[in-house]
Amino acid sequence: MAATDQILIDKLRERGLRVTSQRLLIHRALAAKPQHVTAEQVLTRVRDALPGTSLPTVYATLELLAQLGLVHRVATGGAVLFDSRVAPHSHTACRHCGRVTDLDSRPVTRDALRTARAAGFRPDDAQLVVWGLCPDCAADQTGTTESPSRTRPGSTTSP
Amino acid sequence: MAATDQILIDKLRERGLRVTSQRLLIHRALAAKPQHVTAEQVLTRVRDALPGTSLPTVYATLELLAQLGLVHRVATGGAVLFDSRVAPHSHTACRHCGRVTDLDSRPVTRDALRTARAAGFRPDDAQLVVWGLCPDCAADQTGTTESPSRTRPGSTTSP
DNA sequence: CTTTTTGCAAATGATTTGCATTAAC
DNA sequence: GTTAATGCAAATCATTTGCAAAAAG
Repeated sequence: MAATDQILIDKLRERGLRVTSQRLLIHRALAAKPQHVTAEQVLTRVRDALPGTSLPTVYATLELLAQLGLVHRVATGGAVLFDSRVAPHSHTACRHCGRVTDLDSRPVTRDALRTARAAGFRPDDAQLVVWGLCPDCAADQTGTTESPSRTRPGSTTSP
Repeated sequence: MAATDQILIDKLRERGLRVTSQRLLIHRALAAKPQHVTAEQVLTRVRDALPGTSLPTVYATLELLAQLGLVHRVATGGAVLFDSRVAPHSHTACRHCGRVTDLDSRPVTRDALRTARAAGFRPDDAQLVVWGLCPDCAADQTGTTESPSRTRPGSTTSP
């Protein structure tokens, strides 16, 4: 894991910030694989390795990682999701099960950034969220009249 | 105001729902002009005309209007913003002052919807949020080292 | 009159804050 | 040794829920 650790360590030292085990573990929990996780989910993962870690620390660290440009926030309406994929990209969000998935449409966000810049805006990120029914829930919905068994965010990723 | 009222009235009657003054006023507060407002801001406006209106009613009604397709939710991380412009479109959000502004980039969301559909997703809305500094705050930032006097959402609109 | 909608109070969920203790440097 | 980071408890903010009273059809 030293590979991704080093990036964080360098950025922390650059700014005179301290390298702590919480910061390393929280960063690892996200950097491991592309995913969309809530602060609560990050806490669960980190606690395996470092019991006693607290939610305020997770929030503070995610905020720090965001400032360092190592994670992005994805606002979908409920809890904020944190994404280790930092290049501007898009997501789908299912109204039924809540699942958030990556969607590749790079030129899309690229155009939006250009348009914003033309309007005098100084953009640093662009997030496109497409709302609707994911393939699974769209299939279920055929004929059935079930009540929306709304699930919390989860985290799947597909390019 | 009968013009926009009628649209709501028809939709309510179609579904056997009741036409109440709260529903009319909340709808008017949004339909008047394109804007991005929080539930709290809607309440403030509605209370001028109908004191005693409550926040739970505002939330319930905004949810209803969203289901009727008369408003859209815009998730920017903090309080959800409600937008009477229902055609898929984009927004800029300022990291400094929090201001949310319309941004026209129709082909952008159109492409995203197509891409999502191709992936088996059944989309009903697409929201693109471009984050960064608005023209005003970008100008202020030149040289000055002020603390981010973070303001709550506001509501400006520019095509 | 019947049923939906409202308002109120209280609950919930996400995130932040204050402060004493602990760990980096 | 200093100072920044952490953990805990409590506060805050946005939103939802339960239930009795008011209003629409």
